[in-house]
Amino acid sequence: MNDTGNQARFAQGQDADKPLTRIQKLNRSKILEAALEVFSAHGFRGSTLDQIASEAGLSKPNLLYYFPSKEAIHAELMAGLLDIWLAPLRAMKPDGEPRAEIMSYMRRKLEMSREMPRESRLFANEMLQGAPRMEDELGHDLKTLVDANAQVIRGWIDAGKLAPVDPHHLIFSIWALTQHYADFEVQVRAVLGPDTDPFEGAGQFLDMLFGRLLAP
Amino acid sequence: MNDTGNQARFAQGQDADKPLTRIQKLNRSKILEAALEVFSAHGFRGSTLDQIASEAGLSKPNLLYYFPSKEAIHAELMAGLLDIWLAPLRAMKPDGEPRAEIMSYMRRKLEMSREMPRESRLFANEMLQGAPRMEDELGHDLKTLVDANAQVIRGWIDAGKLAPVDPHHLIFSIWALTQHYADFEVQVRAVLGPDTDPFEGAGQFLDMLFGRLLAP
DNA sequence: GTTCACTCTGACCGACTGGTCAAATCGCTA
DNA sequence: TAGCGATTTGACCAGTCGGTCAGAGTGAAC
Repeated sequence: MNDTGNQARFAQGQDADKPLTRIQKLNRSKILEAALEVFSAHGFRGSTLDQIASEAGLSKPNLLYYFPSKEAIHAELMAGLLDIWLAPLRAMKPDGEPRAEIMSYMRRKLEMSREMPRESRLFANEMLQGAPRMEDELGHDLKTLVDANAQVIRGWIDAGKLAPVDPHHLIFSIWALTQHYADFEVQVRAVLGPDTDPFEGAGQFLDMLFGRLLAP
Repeated sequence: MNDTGNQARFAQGQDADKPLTRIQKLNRSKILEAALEVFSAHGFRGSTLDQIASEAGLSKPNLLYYFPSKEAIHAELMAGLLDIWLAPLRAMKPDGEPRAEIMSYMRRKLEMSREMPRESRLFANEMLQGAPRMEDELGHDLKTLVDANAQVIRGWIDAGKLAPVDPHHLIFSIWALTQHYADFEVQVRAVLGPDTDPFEGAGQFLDMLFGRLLAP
């Protein structure tokens, strides 16, 4: 709001525009990596700048040299997250083979739960709290994208290439089933025991589940 | 540890044993209700005693007259939660009709997501953080109960009354699909729009999904 | 209506948290 | 290698948080 004032000087080198220095790139990415680790494990309010700073190997004032506030770090993390998260959905091709498209969407999503459990939990944390920091993107970007894909799926069903299932709930079911293995990992591991790889069994089970569900 | 000392006097009337007074019963339940509301929405660290006190219509010191600490309130809430949460699983009858038993377990679980979304989110919050406050119950009570039911399901499959699916992942899928509608309610509503009841469509969709999955 | 345990509260405390700042240090370039 | 902006830090601050405490208020049994 004001910048005539006193503290408006959290320089990031990018006062004017873009040219990030080597050190800036390095430290910003260190901070975001550390923030992902901490935020995903403890939620926004449950995380402290000291934790993030320590995880990143920097001092707290140094964090605040690169980001103006705790909120800003979290926001930057969130900004990219929804895109990453929805990328597999964007990759679904309307002119592909319907069952294959949906199956491979599901598999990509499961793979993301395996490879990026922290991102999954960060996202889940935000949803659980009612998504106070991404309402806009949710109501617009997300809905638009999902509706578009739901239309495509509906087309497939009308053409008789897919069992008649509600497209929205089909998409929800893919989200729920794949993200569960990242978000509730402790629970899954507690049940399966420490020597079982949850994702192995999950892959086979979900193949069978969606195979049977989608048969026309 | 010590009780000779100074502060060992957070009387609750139940110093000796049981007899809770009328006021105690009332206020303890007010506090637990308020704590459920607040903890489920903001997580443990994200919630403050002031929020809970205000929600309960009591003063903060008065909260601490009934419970020795914030932790204790949360613990009391958690204590009952796992039992409530697993009750439907306990209700599954080994000598019932296999598909009907599983379908009605699923429906009961979905009903719980509809009727007790706060409990669901409280549970989800705890899982996301790695369940630091209920590791014991998870590793023992939960595993035992789930394994028992998995055995029953395996028996049904061996008897040819059920499609051959991994029992553990079948149970996980029921958890994931039903709890998703409570835990990610904002997301679901953002996609479906404000005028649609998510649980209506969910009920139909899940009936079809598990119907197709379990056909022998 | 006195009594005594139960209930409640305002004032307070030490620890922690997000954030600031002046000054020190670093590292690139001319 | 001198200079100057980029980077880093110790000390500090105001607000919040969980929790304590001495004492005031309350209600039911006698």
